Amino acid sequence: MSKERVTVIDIARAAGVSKSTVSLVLQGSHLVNAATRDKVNAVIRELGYVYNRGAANLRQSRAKSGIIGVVVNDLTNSFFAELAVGVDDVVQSAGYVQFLSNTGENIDRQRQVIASMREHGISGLIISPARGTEAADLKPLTASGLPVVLTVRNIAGAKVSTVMSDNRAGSSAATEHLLKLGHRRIAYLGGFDDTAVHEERLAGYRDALQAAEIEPSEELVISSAPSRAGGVDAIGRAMTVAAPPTAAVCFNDAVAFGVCDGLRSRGMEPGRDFGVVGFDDVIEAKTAVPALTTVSVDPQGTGRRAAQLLLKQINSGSPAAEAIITSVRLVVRQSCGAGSSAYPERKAS
Amino acid sequence: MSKERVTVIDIARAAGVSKSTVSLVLQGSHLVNAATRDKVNAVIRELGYVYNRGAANLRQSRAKSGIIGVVVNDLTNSFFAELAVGVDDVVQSAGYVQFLSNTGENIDRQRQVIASMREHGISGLIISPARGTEAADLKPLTASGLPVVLTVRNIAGAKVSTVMSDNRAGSSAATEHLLKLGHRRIAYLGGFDDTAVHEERLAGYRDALQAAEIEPSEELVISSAPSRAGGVDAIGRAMTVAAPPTAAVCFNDAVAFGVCDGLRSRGMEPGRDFGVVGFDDVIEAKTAVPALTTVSVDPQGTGRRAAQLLLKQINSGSPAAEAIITSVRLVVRQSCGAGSSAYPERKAS
DNA sequence: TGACAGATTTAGAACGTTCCAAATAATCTG
DNA sequence: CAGATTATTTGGAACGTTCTAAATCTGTCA
Repeated sequence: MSKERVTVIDIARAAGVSKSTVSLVLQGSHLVNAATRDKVNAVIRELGYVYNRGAANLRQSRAKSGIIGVVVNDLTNSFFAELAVGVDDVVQSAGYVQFLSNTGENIDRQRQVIASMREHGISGLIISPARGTEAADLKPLTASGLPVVLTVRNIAGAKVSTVMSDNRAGSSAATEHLLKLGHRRIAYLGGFDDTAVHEERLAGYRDALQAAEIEPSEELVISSAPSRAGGVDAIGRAMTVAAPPTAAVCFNDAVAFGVCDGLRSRGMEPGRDFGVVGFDDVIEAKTAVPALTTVSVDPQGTGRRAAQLLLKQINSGSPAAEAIITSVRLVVRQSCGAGSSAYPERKAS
Repeated sequence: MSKERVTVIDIARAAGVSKSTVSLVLQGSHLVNAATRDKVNAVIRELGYVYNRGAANLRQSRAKSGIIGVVVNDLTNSFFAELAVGVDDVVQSAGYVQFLSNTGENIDRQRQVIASMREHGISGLIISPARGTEAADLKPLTASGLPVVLTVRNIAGAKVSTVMSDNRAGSSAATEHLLKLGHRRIAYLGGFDDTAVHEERLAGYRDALQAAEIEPSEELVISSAPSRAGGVDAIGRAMTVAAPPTAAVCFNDAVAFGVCDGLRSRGMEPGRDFGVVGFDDVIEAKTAVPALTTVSVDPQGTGRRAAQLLLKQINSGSPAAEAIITSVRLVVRQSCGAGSSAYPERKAS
């Protein structure tokens, strides 16, 4: 069933020209006569020729494989799926193809995946690193001249371009909003201690409290896994302190959903009895009940930004690392208690 | 910054051996003396050599690029993200790397993406085709001997291996369940008319009605986009007929969520005033309020199955197309009204 | 010690493309 | 129509690997 591979030489022979001419046609060169071009193209179609990019790359000094590698740490999180879609969008229209891999937070797998991508000669890499990735892991990549864009999670000391959202400002805005609603004991829940994102969001939270001249209480800052389960856990611990909080800024939406679950299981209704704010604005945030007040970061937009930056870097061969911070905005819905009028009345038609 | 590429010859020179020996080392051949192997490996690490798979593939007749192409029609739908994770899982542990692309239901983009993948010499392809894909589109692929596995959506007349879920049985079970709860006017909502999946699920719905000796009413079968918005639209139309339904079997979970939205906006609570059943069991189904009764198809499992089948095909060079139908099961939660006792009482602690 | 077997190593020809330099064909120019 | 351009076409040498066949080395045995 599997035929012999048909090569540029086969089609040259069939079309009665030289392989050089065929190559020229393949590259859409204007040097070749229209008539021969058409004939060659006809033969190409007829024989079902498929271009061997590997062979071509071999010859071209500035290897343009046309592949962009994308590495994400958790594809099951819709945030990253959306990010990938954003990247794919830009990358495809620029004529590249995307090579997406999921590390599932496994750093060994990440190493493996990146090695594999390099072997295949990717022209650039966009990465949302797995937990525990260090600057040293990226060093060999950039050293070899591979354009790299770091996104979502920053890595201390990495000398690469980054596209990050403004975590500090977002978290600060979320906290301010809760303050404005009258809350005074506001918790910060969820997130792993050792990640840069967590640090930044926590800093934003503290900024807002400080600005309101409220002494931040350490017992109201509770870290946990950045997942729904982590949220349940965090709110559980938060409610046991001497003076429990009346609202919480959460590390991300998953945690916020978990916090809502936890509140309900103790007989409290989020948005009515307790203010909850998330971060990310995943798709479900809008449609959950109560709809989640959250900081919107537009994952697709972030992906597109990252892709654009990478392409720019590829095309210019620019060695200068650029840092883009994408702005975020607070989307007020029901879980914080602000838009409450829209929610409880829904029962009767 | 970008250094000269270091090749097998460079490392041969540095290690004082021939390129052939280096090649042997690279392939982990036992023919090479342990001492030289170690020396070569040391030099490899030292010079930061990266293997050029393109060049290698050029030489190897049975081109083992080690890339598996995965094409999905909508990555923003978490079903497909999960599917990709399942594929990646199997594929990575088999030493392959995944090349994931999203077509966004755009058939031109799909053509483009597949062409690109072929140029890069993928060893196999797993595809959930975009709407409108025809058997003729897959013909050239299989004709060239490329192993292909079709999943999620079938294509009439395509002579390739498939991994599909048992749509008919699932839909039938969902319908039966609603009948058992006492519903007699059950609608079938959502899905595009011209897709095989829609046909199958609709057939299952009719099977169940027939078995219960209920004459299916055509006005209760309403197709729409297979999205949340489509669901809102479909339920809107369904409620305007002379004798409106009291429950609905939905094309997929997204539609089901839309139906819930639509019901609420007309003052009806899904699970209490109207039975809703979805299909797919996406992650949000479990945690939505009310939790969605749905047909579970295990997207990751499907992905793993598809990947296994593809690998089997690659390794055996087997020309025989195989059709796997994965079984599904109804997961009863609250939206159908069956498990209702758990839901409304939640208010008080 | 010379020949033989096994263990290692190696030169050089592929693989399918691009690119350079040079050849050939076609068209002008006066 | 010769010479000069310009438009097309073309050999053949790369590119970085693998593979085959053959070369070299190392002991061993008679």
